[in-house]
Order: sequence, then C-alpha cells, then structure tokens
Amino acid sequence: MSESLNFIEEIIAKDIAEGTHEGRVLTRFPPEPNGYLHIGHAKSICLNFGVAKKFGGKTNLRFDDTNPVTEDVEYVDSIKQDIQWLGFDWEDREFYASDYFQQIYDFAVKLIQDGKAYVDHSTPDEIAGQKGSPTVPGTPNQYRDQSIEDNLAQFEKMRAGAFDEGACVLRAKIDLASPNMHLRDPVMYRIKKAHHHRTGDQWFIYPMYDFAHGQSDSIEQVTHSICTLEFENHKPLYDWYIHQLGIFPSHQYEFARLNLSYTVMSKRKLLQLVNEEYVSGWNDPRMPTISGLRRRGYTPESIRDFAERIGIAKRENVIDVSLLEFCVREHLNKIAARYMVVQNPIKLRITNYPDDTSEMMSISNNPEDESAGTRLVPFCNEVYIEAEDYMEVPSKGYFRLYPGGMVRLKNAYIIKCEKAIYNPTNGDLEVIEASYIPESRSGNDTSGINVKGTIHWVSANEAVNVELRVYDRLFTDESPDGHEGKDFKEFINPNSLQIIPNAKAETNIINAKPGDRYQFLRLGYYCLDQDSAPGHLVFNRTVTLKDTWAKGKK
RNA sequence: UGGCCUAUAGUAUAAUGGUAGUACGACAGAUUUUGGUUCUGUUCGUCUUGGUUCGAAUCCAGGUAGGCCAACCA
Repeated sequence: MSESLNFIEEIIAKDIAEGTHEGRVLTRFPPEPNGYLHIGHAKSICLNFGVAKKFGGKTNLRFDDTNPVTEDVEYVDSIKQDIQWLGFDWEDREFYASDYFQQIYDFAVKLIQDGKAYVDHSTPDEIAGQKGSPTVPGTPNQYRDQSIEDNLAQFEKMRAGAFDEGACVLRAKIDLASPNMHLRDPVMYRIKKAHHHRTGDQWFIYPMYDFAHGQSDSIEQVTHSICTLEFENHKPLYDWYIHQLGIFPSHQYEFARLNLSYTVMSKRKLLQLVNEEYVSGWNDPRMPTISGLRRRGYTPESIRDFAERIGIAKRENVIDVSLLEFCVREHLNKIAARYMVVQNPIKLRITNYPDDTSEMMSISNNPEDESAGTRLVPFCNEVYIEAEDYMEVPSKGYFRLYPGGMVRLKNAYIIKCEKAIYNPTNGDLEVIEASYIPESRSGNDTSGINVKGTIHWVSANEAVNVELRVYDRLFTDESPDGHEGKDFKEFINPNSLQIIPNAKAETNIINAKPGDRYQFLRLGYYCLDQDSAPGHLVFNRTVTLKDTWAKGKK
C-alpha cells in the first residue's frame, strides 16, 4: 500500500512520469533575511526539503535579499542555524538573489529593448492613481510611450545613481486594464540608496520581488517553486516575465500557510512583541519562532512530525496548538529522563523512620526506554512533596494524601498520613506527619497493601534549589489577530510566564547541561535554559503532562 | 461592484466516478509504583440547489460562505 500524496507531490509525481525536466526535481526555500523563522516557515522548509528528498531531488537555500533597508546578516545567520537545527541540509547550495543582480539587470535591459518596459518618473501616488481599481481600468501616462532609446538611457542613469530615491521606477509594459492588478504595469526596479548587507554600495537600484524571485528560480533552474497562497495572484506575472525573457520555465505552486491557534504568525506582529518587550526576544520560549521553540525544549523531530501531520492543501486552516503539544509530548515521552522535582514544596516528616538514617532508592531513568538504566536517589525521614498532593478534606475521587490516607512515595515506601501541623500564628500548613510501612519498600514489597496514589518527593536533606520558568500560552484568545477593530495585543496573557525561584530537585540534576530535556515526574517536560549558571539551574517548562484529573475538575 | 483561489467530523487531512478513511480532540473502559504511557471502544462529517451518470465528496451550472489582490514590501 502506497501512502497518499499531497497535491504538490502529485504534481511532481506527474511531472516525473511525463519526463518534464528529464525527471529532475529542484525546490528552494527562499526566506527574506528580515526576521527570524517561525513554525510557519518550518512547514514550508519541511515541504520543500521533504518533497525534494522524496523524489530524489535537491533543495536550494536562497535568501530573497532584494530590499536592503529591512535586511541584515543577523537574520541570515539565524535562519541558517534554524534550518540546520530542524535537520535539513542545503549542502553547498546557499544562494542569494543579490548574487544575480547583474543578470537581473540584464534581463531588464532586454525587456526595455523589446519595448516591454519603461522608466516612469511619476510619483508613487500618481502611479497608484493611474492603476485604477479592480473595477476601473488604469490609464496610461506620458512615459508609457517613451522611446526605447530614452528608456535605455534613463535606466542606465538610474543604475548610475543619477536620480534621487523615489524619482523614478522601471515598469513592465503589460496591461493597464487587466483584472489582475499585478499586471497593470508593475514596478520592476526602484531606487534605494541604502547599504546592502552583501553587495554593499554597489547598487542604487534594486529589483522588486516579482522581478527577482522568478528570475532567481529560473537562473537556478528550480523546477517547482513552492510558495504560499497569497502569491496566487502573482503567478500570471511570474509566468509573463519568464515567457518574455525566454528563460528556464520554473513553475510556481501555492499551498495554504500555517495558522496556529493562540498565537500570531506575522513577522510584523512578532517584531512588535519583541520591540515592545512583551517577550524577552525572538527566542523567548513563548514565541512561535523556531528559536523560541528550541529554547522552550521542543525537539526538531517533534516539529517535523507536526509538519507531517498537518498536511498540505490549499484550504485556509487553523491548527490547534494542542496538536503541536501532542507531538512534542510524544517524542519527549520516549527520550526524556524522569527526574523528581517538587515545584510547590511542603515538608513531610516520617515519624517512625529513624532520623539518623538514609538509604538509596533505585529509580528508572525512563520506563519507556529500558536502556536508559537506573539511578539512585537518597531517602530519609524528611522529604518535600507537592502541596497539591495533600488535602485536609479530600474532594470526591481524590486519591492522594489526607489525614488517614495512604500513598506510595515513588520508588520508596507506602506512607500513611497521620496529621498536618499548622503554624499557630499565620495558619499556614507547616509540616505533614506520616508513618511508613517498612515492608513496603519498592522492589521488595511484602506488605500486601495496594494504594491508588503514587507521588513524587525529594529528600529534604539533599535537595537542590532550582528555578522553574513555567510558561503558558502567550495569548488568551484562540485567534488574537482575528478580531476586527481590536489589536492583537489586547489578548496577551498576563500570566504567560510564572517563575518558581525555589523548586526542590533531587541532587542528580546538577549534572544537567544546557538543552538537556527531562520529564519532571508528574509535572511536565522541562529543559535546562541558557540562563543557567553553576549553582543556579534554570529550567523552562516545555509542556505539561496530560492531566485528566485536573481537566475533570474544571 | 472586477479577477483569482477555496469549501469533507470540533480541528486538520485522505478517498483522483464505485464501501467516506486516518490523526489529533472529546467521551467511556482496561492496564499502570507518573491521575503520565500503553491498549480497547464510542462519538461526530461531504456548504447549498439543480444537472450529467447505473452510480457523484469527486464532473458541470447556479447560489452561499471564506481567503487573496489596487506597497517604489516579500
């Protein structure tokens, strides 16, 4: 049984079957280096690299760097890092649209010579006005019928820097009455006297997206140029330029971009969150950026799996962020070591356990992976447990600790809660007293007692303090940018970051290295943050465990 | 009031004229020294009206709904 293909793969399979381009497949991932990559780009990266690999083809990395004003090497570097981290390799095919500036210039000259382009000295407002509207045809101006010689001379002067920014543009001469606005004599070149991060001050004119992208595809002999739906209207123009130039016929195909619930995905809005300091930076663990997800503890495997599961189609879609969370849980469940950390500690004293004794308890590093082995954790008569694991008056179905109730301390003994001792002045719960069943030791339990609950704990004598950064969704609304008349920032979750400065962890945790991922038993998956220092470990919560008990209570 | 695109369970995605399937979610149960994992089961769908056809989610026409397009951004 062959697995089903998405519509892009079907097109490619058909092209191969028909011998188009001798069966060669070349795709490209074409980011503009003006921001950080996000999970939506990950979908595109997985698609472009994925289909090429599937059909024995290759994928180019090409930076679409045609606007020097917004672009920077900082972004080039982060983009490369993110793609590599995701697990994709462009080998030696790292290209830049700016590498082709001379060829693209020559293409423009050819169009002028063919009478298909002209230099227009109108102001931007005038040009916009002359374009008409979707229902009203545009009107030609005096420059449209300038002689080829004049156009050639003026374009040469544009290149030489003889004109000020905004003084004139080169336009394609297509159809001012086209129902497709992109065909109403689109701008091909504009003057920008800005420093380009790669070509420096070599150029005063820069090609527009429409006169650079398809040309770059063609120069690289890209066979399948895959982009998102908003470029559908550009396709006739993409084809027009290629046809007029008579160059390699790359073809454009469009798929629906990813939308994720409870977040925003546009570069502009993400930039706003960074600039206005709603988050600590592009790699804040709450950001939907690749770097944010990486710092949050997501694995490349889980993101690739996510991209695979959401599929490729042309229908507008909003993926529930819980699917992304499912993917990372599923992967981390297989690979993350289980450690005991108490987030909200309360002291438990075992009254019948000698206070001058301790013993080492063996605990499995990962029950899902026998090869991960076991480790030892110290046990004594005082341990920390979660405050949530004790209730003075248990609610229905609660099977943790309450006066008279019994639970097992994970990988240690069964205990019975005797009483809770409260601070006489402020009424706070200070310590829980319990007795243990000596015959119930994990591994050789002869007590015959069965308890429903098992809770995690940390030896009070040998606990280390760690900082936990507990993240929640950045927005409280499913669709923060989907409300007309309301700014997306109105929906920012004020509690998206909760810092727990002094969680109690088992001592083995001191060996953690940045990026290491753990399951803190019964709490969730965490990874060591880059802000950690020796003696001050900081963990980011990647995602909680599924919690059917908490859910049922709501 | 122009053009282009899209419409299948709650969310995605398959079925390419021949049994509407899968995943996630939800719900229920079993297992479990994590209220995790695992396993089992249940629930729920072809936007609408016509047409073509032995047979339509699929093809055609109309309607409806949604998205995109009038940057010297990409």
